[in-house]
Amino acid sequence: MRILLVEDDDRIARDVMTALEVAGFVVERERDGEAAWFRGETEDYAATILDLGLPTMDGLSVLKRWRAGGCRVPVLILTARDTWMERVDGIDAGADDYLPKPFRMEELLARLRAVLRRHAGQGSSLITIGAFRLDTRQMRLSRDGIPVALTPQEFRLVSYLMHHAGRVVDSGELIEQLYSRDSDRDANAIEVLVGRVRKKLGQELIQTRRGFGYIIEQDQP
Amino acid sequence: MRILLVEDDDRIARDVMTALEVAGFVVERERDGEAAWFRGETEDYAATILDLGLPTMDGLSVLKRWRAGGCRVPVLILTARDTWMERVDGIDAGADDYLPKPFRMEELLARLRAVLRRHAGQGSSLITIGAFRLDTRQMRLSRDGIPVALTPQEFRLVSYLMHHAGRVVDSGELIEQLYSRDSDRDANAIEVLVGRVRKKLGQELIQTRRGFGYIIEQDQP
DNA sequence: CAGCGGTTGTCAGCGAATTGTCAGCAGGAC
DNA sequence: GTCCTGCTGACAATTCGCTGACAACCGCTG
Repeated sequence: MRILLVEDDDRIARDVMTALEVAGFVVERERDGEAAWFRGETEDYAATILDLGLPTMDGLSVLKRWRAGGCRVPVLILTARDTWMERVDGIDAGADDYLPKPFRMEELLARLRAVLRRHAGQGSSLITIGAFRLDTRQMRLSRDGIPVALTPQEFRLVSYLMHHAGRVVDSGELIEQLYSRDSDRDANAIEVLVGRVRKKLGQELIQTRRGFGYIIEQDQP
Repeated sequence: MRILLVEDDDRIARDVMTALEVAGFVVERERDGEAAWFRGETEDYAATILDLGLPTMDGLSVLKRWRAGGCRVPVLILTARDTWMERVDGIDAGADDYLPKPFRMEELLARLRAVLRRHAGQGSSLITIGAFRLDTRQMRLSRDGIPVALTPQEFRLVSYLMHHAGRVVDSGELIEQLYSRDSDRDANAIEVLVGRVRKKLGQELIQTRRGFGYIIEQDQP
């Protein structure tokens, strides 16, 4: 789960990042509004934690701009100014939750999880491609109705490729999705992962586009 | 089962909380409408018991706002003013049931259970999975018709997993549901609990999805 | 109040599963 | 042929979940 944290205060940012990482999230951080907007627009995060008071562009403007541009990422707003008006503004602008500073780290985590859960509850949990069916509710992949045992990382790989079936995904993108941005995983880690998955699911499902990346084709033989 | 109680009268609140806790629910309480709205919006409760006369925001407004925001949590309304109009207003605003004060605690419990049942889509207070049958009214789990002795916490765990059968539930969610928000339980507490339940019910019922969480599958072998 | 049985969270340690790294290899591309 | 990309088996470090022991706590009983 990759989370975007937008917070200009270094100290708060550090604390939050630590807590999130301990909780198993992959966190990336931006300091100012403009950069945050760009990141959110161009990258794919499971959720965003957004401070309102930011340099270069106000948090609410960032949020409104994302929504205007069709970006549906769940947003958890942080703010020092805890007023009723702001709360309403935030929700109106399309925030999913709102947390006044100061806050306890556990509360942030709880709310973040709640936001993620609610958001996950909306998407369809079944994707079928060929003989394979991915059920993200059950966290299970089955082939001809028979469950296949995948490790968490393998499951994430297949899940991502199936969610983007019909499109070539390069290893850089996979590394971004499966690992934190600043972790220096080798592209070989992906190759190994793909190899392991193929050993379990057969050579056909994940195809290599030499020089470009991997693809799961929409319509299987 | 986590319940949100919104009630400004300390005495009533205390009585209700005691009764609910004895009945095996985890209860969290808010005193005023604004806080209640926010809690309901951001957290995940099995049901809400909502008093109408509240400080800062009227109960009906809280409810309407929840519904407007897409929050579907079952709501049981409490009110001192038992008028036909109010009843209609409550149901119109999206309440699931309506209980005039003063009420007997057993009636509150019965209605709460009814609301939970209806929301779960079950016609009765029984959930059957494989050889196991959960009776939330009797707070009893039986296997092949023979009651199994579970401790309160074990029962809550099984109950939650059975109510969400077919979905992987991670330990964070379980901790949220089994303990009140302000306790900081380790994930290991859940592992231990699962271990104890398995010792009583066998290894098959609760399955581990390594790296993701636990699941009770809808259709047992 | 002391003692008791039952409940429940914490802790430490174990064993297995997971996963990244590395080195060597295979086979296209040119 | 040579180079480059991707595949694979082996290996080791790490993580993860499970378990037994323990202690705190609670309600009950004498």
